[in-house]
Amino acid sequence: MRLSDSIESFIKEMMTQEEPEVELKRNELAEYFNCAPSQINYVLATRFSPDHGYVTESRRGGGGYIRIVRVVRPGAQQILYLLNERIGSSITETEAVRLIIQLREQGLVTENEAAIMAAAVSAQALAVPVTEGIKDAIRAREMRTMLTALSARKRDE
Amino acid sequence: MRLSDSIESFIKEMMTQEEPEVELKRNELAEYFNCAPSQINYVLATRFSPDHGYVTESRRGGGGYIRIVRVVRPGAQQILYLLNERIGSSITETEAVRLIIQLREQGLVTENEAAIMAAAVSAQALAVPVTEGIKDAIRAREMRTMLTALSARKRDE
DNA sequence: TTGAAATGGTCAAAGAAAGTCAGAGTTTTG
DNA sequence: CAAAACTCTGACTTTCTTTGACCATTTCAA
Repeated sequence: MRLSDSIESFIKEMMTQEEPEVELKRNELAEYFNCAPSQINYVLATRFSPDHGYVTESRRGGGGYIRIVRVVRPGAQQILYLLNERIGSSITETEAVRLIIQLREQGLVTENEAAIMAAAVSAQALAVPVTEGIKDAIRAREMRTMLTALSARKRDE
Repeated sequence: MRLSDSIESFIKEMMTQEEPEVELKRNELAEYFNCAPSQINYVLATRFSPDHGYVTESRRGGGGYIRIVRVVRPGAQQILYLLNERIGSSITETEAVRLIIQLREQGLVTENEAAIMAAAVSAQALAVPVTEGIKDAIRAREMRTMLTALSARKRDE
């Protein structure tokens, strides 16, 4: 298993349902996992970014720390956030998938719904002779259209 | 016997009834069969594509892997049938919507799933500067990919 | 007050896989 | 048999991970 994955799991296990927040020491954690301290930053950047639904805060110097907080927004608000902040007029498959995973983790869509959306923006689905630029534009429009359709349905539930 | 056929058999034998999923390392497999790593991609493309009822997923970099999942769900047969019979290499929005409604009526997808699929193939989602012919080709691929992905998972919720 | 110690942050480069694609062989087919 | 279709390979590309050298901030003791 990847080091990054281990560190990710470790941190997530520290966060329970009632305590969506964890504080740790970068050097201690690096020591524990026998890796370079900057590895911790890598994990934070790739697995605990706002895109993943987390915010981090830290302090240097004596008694320094890193605090990670899981952000939970109400469903409609989260979808709006994604719509406005994360999806522009163009989005790559990787970015789109990340958003879909986040929607799933926050319980806003089911496994099946997430699978369908991921399929819709996949390279497989868009394997037609157009430029990458156009494909990314289509991805953005699809995400937008799908999320809008979804939030419309959620309203009258 | 052809190399590709051997690799195909090998992978299929790794998938048992209960475990319709296999994870492998491209380089290791290539090493085992004494061939170029890209040969594995060829086998995946020609024998484990969504059209064949499989979906694949992979990751690059350290600890990378390739995962292959076989479509097993009951009802999958029916979906695959529709996939090959009703969806060619091109489909109009009207036809796609008709198909989605039918899927819904047969209880093969939920309301939400149907809404997402319809959104994905809508004119709005595809409002980019490409010809209608290309759009219909994209619609066909999307329907195909979405339905394959869907039939690859268990019924939940 | 001020410099040393204690932390955490950044970034570039190396390493580890997997992906792509054109072209050379092979096999199948009309 | 010639053309089309299918296999395979190798060079090159892209993505993801890990490390290390150097930087920035905060605390604390002299």
